[in-house]
Amino acid sequence: MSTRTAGRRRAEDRSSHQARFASCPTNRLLDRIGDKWVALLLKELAEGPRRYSDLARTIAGASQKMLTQTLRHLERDGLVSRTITAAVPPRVDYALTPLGQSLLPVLRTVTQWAERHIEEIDTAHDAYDRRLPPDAGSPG
Amino acid sequence: MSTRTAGRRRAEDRSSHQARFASCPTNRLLDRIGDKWVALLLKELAEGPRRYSDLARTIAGASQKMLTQTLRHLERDGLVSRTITAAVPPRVDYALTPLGQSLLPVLRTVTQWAERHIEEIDTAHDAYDRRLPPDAGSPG
DNA sequence: CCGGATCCAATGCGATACTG
DNA sequence: CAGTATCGCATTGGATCCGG
Repeated sequence: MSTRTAGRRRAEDRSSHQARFASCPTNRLLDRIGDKWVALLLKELAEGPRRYSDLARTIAGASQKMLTQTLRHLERDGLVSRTITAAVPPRVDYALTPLGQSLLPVLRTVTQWAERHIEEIDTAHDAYDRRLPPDAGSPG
Repeated sequence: MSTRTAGRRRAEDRSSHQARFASCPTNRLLDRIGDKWVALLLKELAEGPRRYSDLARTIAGASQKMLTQTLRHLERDGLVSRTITAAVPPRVDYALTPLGQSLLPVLRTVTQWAERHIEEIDTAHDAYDRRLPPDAGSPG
C-alpha cells in the first residue's frame, strides 16, 4: 500500500544514483574526453604549445565557441595551461600541463584499440544492419 | 573579392572536416564509450552475463529506454551479444563478446588514470574557480 | 588576435503508456 | 520479463554579433 508507484520509486532511485554517477572519476573523465573536440585538441597540443589561432586552423571543424569552451574546460581540469602575452596583437598560448601529458598514454591506448578493431566494428555493423530488415531476408 | 565571407568559407571547411571527424576510429570509439551508461554497463557485463532485468537493477540510474538503446548500440558495435530464450517468462541475456572483452583493458586504463588523478583535477577546479571572481582579490 | 554573449537547431535523455 | 513508441525538457553544439 505504498503511495509511490514503481515508476516513482524508480525515479527516486535514479536521482540518488545520479550523484554517485556524476562523482565517479571514470565517468567524469569520460564525460570530458568524450567532449566532441577534446581528443583532437589534446592530440594537437601533444606535439607542443599552440596559439589559439593555430588551434583554430588545425581543428578547423570546431567553431570559435566550442574551441574556447573546450579549452576552458581543459584548463579548469588542469590539463592545459593558458598563457596570455599582453601585447599588440594579443597572443594566447595553450600547452599541456604535466597532468595533461600524463593523460596522453591513456588516449594512445584508446586510439590504438580503436584503430586495431575498427574493422571488426564495421563488420559487426554490417552484420547487424543486414539482419534488421526482416522483410527482405528469411530465405528458405 | 571572393563572394564568400570568411565565416561562410569556415563553415565549408567545417563540413568537409565533419566527415573525417566522424570516420576517425578514435572519435567513434570515444563517442560510444562516452555515452552516459556505456562504462557502467561494460563494467557490469565484465563480471559475467547478465539478464536485462539484472542490468536494470544494477544500473538503476538508467531509464529503460537508455538501457535498451545503449545495449543495442553495443550489440551493433559487436561489443556485446544478446541471447533470447523464447520461453515464459521471456528471458534475454547480455554478455561481452571477445571484442567487448578486449576493450576492458582500455577501460581499466581510463579508470586507473581517473582514480589516480581525480584529486589533482579537483584541486585544479578549486584553483580555477577561486581566481575567477576578480572583484575579491588583487591585494596590494 | 582572442574570446564573451546571444540566438537557434539538433540531439540526448527521461517519463509515460502500450505490446507480446 | 523485455521491450517499443511517443512526448517534452534539458543539454549540446553552431552561427553570428560585439568587445578588449
